Amino acid sequence: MVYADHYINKLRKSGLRPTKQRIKICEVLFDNDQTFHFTIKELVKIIENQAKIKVSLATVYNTVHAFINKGYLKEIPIKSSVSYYDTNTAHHHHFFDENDGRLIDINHSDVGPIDIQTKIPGKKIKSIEVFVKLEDQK
Amino acid sequence: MVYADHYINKLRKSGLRPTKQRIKICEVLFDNDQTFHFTIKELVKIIENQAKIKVSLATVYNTVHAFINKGYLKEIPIKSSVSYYDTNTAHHHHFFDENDGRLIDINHSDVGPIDIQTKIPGKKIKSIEVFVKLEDQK
DNA sequence: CCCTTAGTTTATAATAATTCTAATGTATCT
DNA sequence: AGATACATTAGAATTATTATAAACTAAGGG
Ligand SMILES: [Mn+2]
Ligand SMILES: [Mn+2]
Ligand SMILES: [Zn+2]
Ligand SMILES: [Zn+2]
Repeated sequence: MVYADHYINKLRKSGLRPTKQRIKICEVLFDNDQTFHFTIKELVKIIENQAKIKVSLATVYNTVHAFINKGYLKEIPIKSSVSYYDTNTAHHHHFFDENDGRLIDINHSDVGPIDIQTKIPGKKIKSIEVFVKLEDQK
Repeated sequence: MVYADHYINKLRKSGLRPTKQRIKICEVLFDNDQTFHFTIKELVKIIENQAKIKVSLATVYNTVHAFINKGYLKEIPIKSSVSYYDTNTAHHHHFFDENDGRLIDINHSDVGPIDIQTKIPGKKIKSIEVFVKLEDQK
């Protein structure tokens, strides 16, 4: 549990004004033991449940985008119909359980070095992400 | 270059009636030396350019979905705003050049074995895909 | 403090990809 | 040829996301 002051400072340092909407979204996103993955729809629901204040849908979108730009969230393109976001911004990988559409983190350290033997002229590797699809064990 | 008869047989064997729309889409998708990636919008454009016949947008969507179900196409979730499809259905990986939004195949054999040290109880690995983001070399 | 201003929130409209509907058309089987 | 299940189509509906523009507010200077 972190006090709102912490988020106020964090927002100010990022050049974002600490509005009550943003502070509440920070609490919802970052006041957790665990990082997690979410869609905008899910985030709106969490805010509705936890918060006394109302936050408009537009502000939820705006804030998520602002936080992505600042590096506080990552977008995970796993389904093309809806955007998934991740509060874990460390370099890591994912299981994806297609049965229930759930993403599960794989620590970077739990994946061996990845050896890519193809080169693209004029380009260099910016990041490597592994997606592991799961199915029920027979 | 393959004759239409080939696709007629392929469609029939799949339980899909060989309509002139589906045959034309087969030609556009599979009559190539190289596999490729495409969006629905791009596919519609290719069809418009190559084909004498008109194919409705609904049929393009229907056919792409039918072909995915039959395993003749794969969906590549790389952007959440639009679906990318792949005529390469072999197990392989991808570079993604964020500058121009282009996908480039990486042969399965060009990626070393991937060692995942995390286990999820009751689940087993169905597939492993690697996405490598590219940036311009300094 | 009070103003000013730039940044923010918000309701609502607009956009765009995709899916649905239901009428018309056609491949296939008898 | 006739019956029928499957397929195509135009257009409407849906849904996630973005844009708009008016009202609101945090921040900084006086
Ligand atoms: Mn993640
Ligand atoms: Mn591919
Ligand atoms: Zn994650
Ligand atoms: Zn590919």
